[in-house]
Amino acid sequence: MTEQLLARFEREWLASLNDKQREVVENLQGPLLVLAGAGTGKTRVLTVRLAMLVIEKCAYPSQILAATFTNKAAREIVRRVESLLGADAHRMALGTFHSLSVRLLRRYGDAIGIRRDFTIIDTEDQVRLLKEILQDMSLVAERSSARGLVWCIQRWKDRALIPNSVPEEEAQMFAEGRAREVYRTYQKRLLALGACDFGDLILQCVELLRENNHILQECRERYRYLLIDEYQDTNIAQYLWMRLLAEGHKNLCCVGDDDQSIYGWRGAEVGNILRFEKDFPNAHVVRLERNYRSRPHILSAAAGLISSNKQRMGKTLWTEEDENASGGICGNAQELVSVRGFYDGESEARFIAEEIEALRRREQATYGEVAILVRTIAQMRVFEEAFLYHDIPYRVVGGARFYEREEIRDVVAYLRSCAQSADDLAFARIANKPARGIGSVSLRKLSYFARERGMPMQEAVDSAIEEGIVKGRAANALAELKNKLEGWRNDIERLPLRQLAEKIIEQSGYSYYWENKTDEQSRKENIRELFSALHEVENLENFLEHVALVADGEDGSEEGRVGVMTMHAAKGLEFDAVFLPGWEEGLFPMQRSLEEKGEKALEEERRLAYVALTRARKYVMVGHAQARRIFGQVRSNSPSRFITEIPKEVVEISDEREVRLSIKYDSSYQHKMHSALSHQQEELSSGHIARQSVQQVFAESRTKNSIKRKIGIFKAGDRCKHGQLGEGRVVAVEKNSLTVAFPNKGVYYIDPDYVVTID
DNA sequence: AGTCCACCGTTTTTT
DNA sequence: ACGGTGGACT
Repeated sequence: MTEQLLARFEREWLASLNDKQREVVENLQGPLLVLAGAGTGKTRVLTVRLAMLVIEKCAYPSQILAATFTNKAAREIVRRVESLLGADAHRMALGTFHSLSVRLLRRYGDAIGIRRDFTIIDTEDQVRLLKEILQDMSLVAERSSARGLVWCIQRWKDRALIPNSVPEEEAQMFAEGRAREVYRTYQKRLLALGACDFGDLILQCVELLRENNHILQECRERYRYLLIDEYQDTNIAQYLWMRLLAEGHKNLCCVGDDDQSIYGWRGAEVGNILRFEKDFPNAHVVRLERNYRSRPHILSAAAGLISSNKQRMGKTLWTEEDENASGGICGNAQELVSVRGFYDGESEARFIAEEIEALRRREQATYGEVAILVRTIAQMRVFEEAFLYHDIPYRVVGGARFYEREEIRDVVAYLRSCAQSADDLAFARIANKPARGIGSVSLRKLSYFARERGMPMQEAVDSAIEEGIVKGRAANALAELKNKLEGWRNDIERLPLRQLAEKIIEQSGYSYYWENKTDEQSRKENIRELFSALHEVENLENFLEHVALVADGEDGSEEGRVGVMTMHAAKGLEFDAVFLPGWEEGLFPMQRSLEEKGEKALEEERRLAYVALTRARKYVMVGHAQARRIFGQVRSNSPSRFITEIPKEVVEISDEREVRLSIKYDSSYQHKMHSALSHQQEELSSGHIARQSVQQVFAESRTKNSIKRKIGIFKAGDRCKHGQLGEGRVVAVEKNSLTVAFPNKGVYYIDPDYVVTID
């Protein structure tokens, strides 16, 4: 650490922090809880703190541990620490809870019977495994009950409950009262398979640290300063994980915002924030309340809304007048949140598309600074269609994942079968893919036999054949496959990863499998993409870990496009202009969550609304549609109660419909709106339909149908346009989909709804 | 072993 | 409305 750097540190980084922020950076010893409201510069403070620990020589970088929830957040922090400290950033233990846990388990896991080369299974594998178990126990083994149990076991693991500690009444509620038994069997099978699910990564770490004092001591010695990001999202298991490591030195800094807790449904415990001060009694608490992101009207809207929540620690965001107002979009002149009503989801999407263009024209807004935040993924489709029609470039954040595609999972399963012979799940997946005469019956026989012997299927092949469990063609095919797998396994050390993978795909006949199917260009393309990713990884183990833990493939290449994403996916992001469609009772707040958990869920939905509003710097529009197609049926909804919870002083109401334009925004807005809507509903049903709405409905069904019908007029060689991918050429036409080649972007398998012909 | 049809569910989603 | 899926059927 040079004098120069130190001086620069003082001058630039510290000077740029406000008093509260500096308090975070200067209280390096002991427990510290930072309540950081939206847009209060959390990440910056947090990275400066990490740098400070090194500069003040509290610890070597390698003695600092920082846990985040997403890879994206981890990457961002590494990037920013790197800009402060350089290469030292990479010596810190900085990653997601899960990746840090994998590290610990690989190193110490054998103390609790977890093999060093354990594989990480995803939900699909979990479901398969549970179906098998349910079947063995003669319970209803359909997909939905298996999925229900996956969910249930995950929630138990979130609460750090091992089979024996699941409360009896909960165990009674599932699997005909035998849920505990199912869970226990499931864990046994995972152990035998040498596998962990996501919940295990945390839970097993907790068990490991609880039961092995020397390991615990070693870890505490090793990680002297801990930092936890998005603390409000931690579940109980993660809390215990963190507390185990922090007890002793107590150098623990947690950063979170109770108002942004939106993951309760997957086990997050806001209560962990209150628990912190109880478990670490002398904890220093800092509140960051000065907002550097949003204009005052947006802050007021968000603050007013969230004040309806009863369960809060209470923070008030504030901003200096005009502080967050410089440059770019000025929104409407009055600086108000615009609330608009529409006939239906389609006209809402159309309006937003036009409004985006207007913002561009009027305010020189760029596409990349605009986002559409929706409650459910289903709402995104209508925007894709509207943007396609209006030629607006967009990107869907968090859509179908690369590693979840069939062909990718297959190739990965081949690699898993090689890397770890005990991985029956992977073996079962590839055993008859391509078809080599190993039918489901033979495979099941082998599976039972292997389990009786307590050995992995691969290893059981020989004796199963000797004992005549499997015979004939299936036996030969199994023996051959097993030999091939052994051969490839010997190559793991010898060949570069990519060559190994190519060899496997070639010799197994898998590449021929897709070759053989016509019009599966994109499959092969995806496999090629996977192979190129293999270049960047050191070894097979790391690669498999990457596949399991890092779901997203995309990075920065998608800039300059309107973002379309769920409100959940938007957390941590910010945009100049944010459109929030679909604020209707039933959809947002969502009916189902209210039914399940009542008031608690309503408050979580409200926090989601708060998160959504606070993503915006300068402009927010909230939309609600009178009618919306949900599950194929047109449903009529009233405006969301959240709309009425936004202080009326910062709202500008307008309605795109010819309905009661005289409605003024006041406390009875919702009531009036509702009666206006039901009045129109009557008109609709009695045949006196407003002219405009009829035209709209027909116009829309026409465009929809014409797009639908287009599958018939596409033919190979046609030029076409896609909303995200731009112009391309049709390679092949199938029943319901097109294969389209986009120059420099690859070959994609595409739903014709998202493509229009050009010329 | 592959194809067809009826049925089901369809919030949010990271790891 | 729609796609995925599981079971029955060919």
